[in-house]
Amino acid sequence: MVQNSLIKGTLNPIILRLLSERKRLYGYEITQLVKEISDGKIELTFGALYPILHKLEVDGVVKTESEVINNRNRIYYSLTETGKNTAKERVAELEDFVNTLRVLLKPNFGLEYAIAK
Amino acid sequence: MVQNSLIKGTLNPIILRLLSERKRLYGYEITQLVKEISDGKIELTFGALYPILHKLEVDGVVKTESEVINNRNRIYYSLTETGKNTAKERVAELEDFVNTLRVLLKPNFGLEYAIAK
DNA sequence: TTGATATATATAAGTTTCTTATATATATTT
DNA sequence: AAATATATATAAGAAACTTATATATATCAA
Repeated sequence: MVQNSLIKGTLNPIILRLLSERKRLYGYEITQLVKEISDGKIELTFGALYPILHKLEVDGVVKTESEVINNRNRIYYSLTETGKNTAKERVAELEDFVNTLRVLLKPNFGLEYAIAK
Repeated sequence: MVQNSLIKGTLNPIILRLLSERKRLYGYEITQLVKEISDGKIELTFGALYPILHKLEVDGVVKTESEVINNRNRIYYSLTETGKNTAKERVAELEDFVNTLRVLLKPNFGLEYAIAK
């Protein structure tokens, strides 16, 4: 499992990334998808997930459809039109962040020129 | 600037990464180094930095040397022997996390085989 | 038929981790 | 004289999670 503290701040853009690649997803499905894609390394808890989804809905980023499947209620989330742009922005920020981290992790930070050790 | 919320949880391992590459660093120097390496994208504030450094010292991960330079006090931080192992572990976790994020950002999450869209 | 596991959503209390504001002090540049 | 750079530090507050708890149905194993 990924050190929990590292996840902070990345769950929101991760969820938007998932919704960008799929037409619609329901909450439980999102937790399973994150687990599967991350090879079990990222465990997205419900306590984190649902508040994020609810806020995204309030902010008009996602919209919901409720369906009863196997006698259980299932709430599908999908990006709104404006939400698609929001998702693009947040995902781009995450990509930028990942690239910055990669530089920080390079031997000597990729600064091959003269910087005193 | 990187979306602030993304930084959460990564500052600690980033500082340990810097200290792994340098013999010793002082606080102000760390903020400048992070700014330089990240091309201005990560702004490490003092309010975040010093509490982290103090905790690392209390935990025996870093040790300090105080020197007066240009009439100003300067506190150098360096990894202790056990701190070097701690740093290796935290940096490895961060590398692992970055790799996981990269998979999540891949088109279709790198899952080219059959997963219903 | 009982218990465990999987499916499914939800909220509240608590913790961690950072931001913002504030304080102090010297050196250098304009 | 004022602004900027250097240098460390703490406190209040906000953001973003974790952990605990609640509710309910379906399936599988003993």
